[in-house]
Amino acid sequence: MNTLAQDNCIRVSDAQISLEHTFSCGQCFRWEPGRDGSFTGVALGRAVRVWTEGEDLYLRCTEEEYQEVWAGYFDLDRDYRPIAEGLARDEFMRRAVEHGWGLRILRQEPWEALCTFIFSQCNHIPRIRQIVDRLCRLCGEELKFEGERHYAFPGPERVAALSGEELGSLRAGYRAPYVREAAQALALGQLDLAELREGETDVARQALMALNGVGRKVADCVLLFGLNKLEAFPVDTWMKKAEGLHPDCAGPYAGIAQQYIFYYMREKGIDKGRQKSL
DNA sequence: TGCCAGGCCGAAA
DNA sequence: TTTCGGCATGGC
Repeated sequence: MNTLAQDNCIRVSDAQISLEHTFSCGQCFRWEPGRDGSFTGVALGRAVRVWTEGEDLYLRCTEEEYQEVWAGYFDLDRDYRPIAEGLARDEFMRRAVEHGWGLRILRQEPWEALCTFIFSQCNHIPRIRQIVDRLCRLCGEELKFEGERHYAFPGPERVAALSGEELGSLRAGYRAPYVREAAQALALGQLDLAELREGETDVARQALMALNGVGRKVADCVLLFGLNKLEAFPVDTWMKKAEGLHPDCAGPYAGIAQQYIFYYMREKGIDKGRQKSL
């Protein structure tokens, strides 16, 4: 894999990524597909457009932005081939990995991961996207990108300062107070997500679960998608019984395995009670 | 029109 | 320790 700056964009050769699978597998909520096959999204306070041609990934950004933001966000320094090959050693995982080929775990901003996965509880992905979009439009910083208007994900201080009426306008239901409490904990320095990222996974999990409205599932989603803990395994309620069936539900890449499983089973519309027969 | 969703919480058994 | 109802909302 190497990079080349050309024509106002960055080309990453042999990037081993499927943008479709990466963005639609349920790990993130802020990427929009364009008619030309590209995707436009906002992360880490920046907007960008990305697309693939063959094995190459293209990003509409400067080389400086690529190095500072996007190489890390897309986890492009990590070689996914041996990981995927290792996971695919049993038949079920082989099918899941084949289905989700090119899926990469994004290194999202920790607070955004926490906030969006609190919204995710008992919710549909399209509706999660709408709630997150309303939040960003309500209080996120406006970003100009190629003549388009985008909005950054608002920091915890801004969310903590929202009025009850503003929170209600998100139409997030009973999850809104959970998000506000989490935002307040961060804004007041009672919880430091950057610190958790550097520490032990179990310690971070316990700290996250101490928040009201954050259980094991949401905590592990934050660990996996926001704190780069690839061994975290966000077990779905219906997936609990399958936990013992797949050896990849443990180990250093359990989170990646889990995301392949989640994406595979959701896309295939596989019934929740039938996972044992897969 | 109902069903149900990347759940969590607190009470009851 | 496990089970269960309630919680808001709206896409399908």
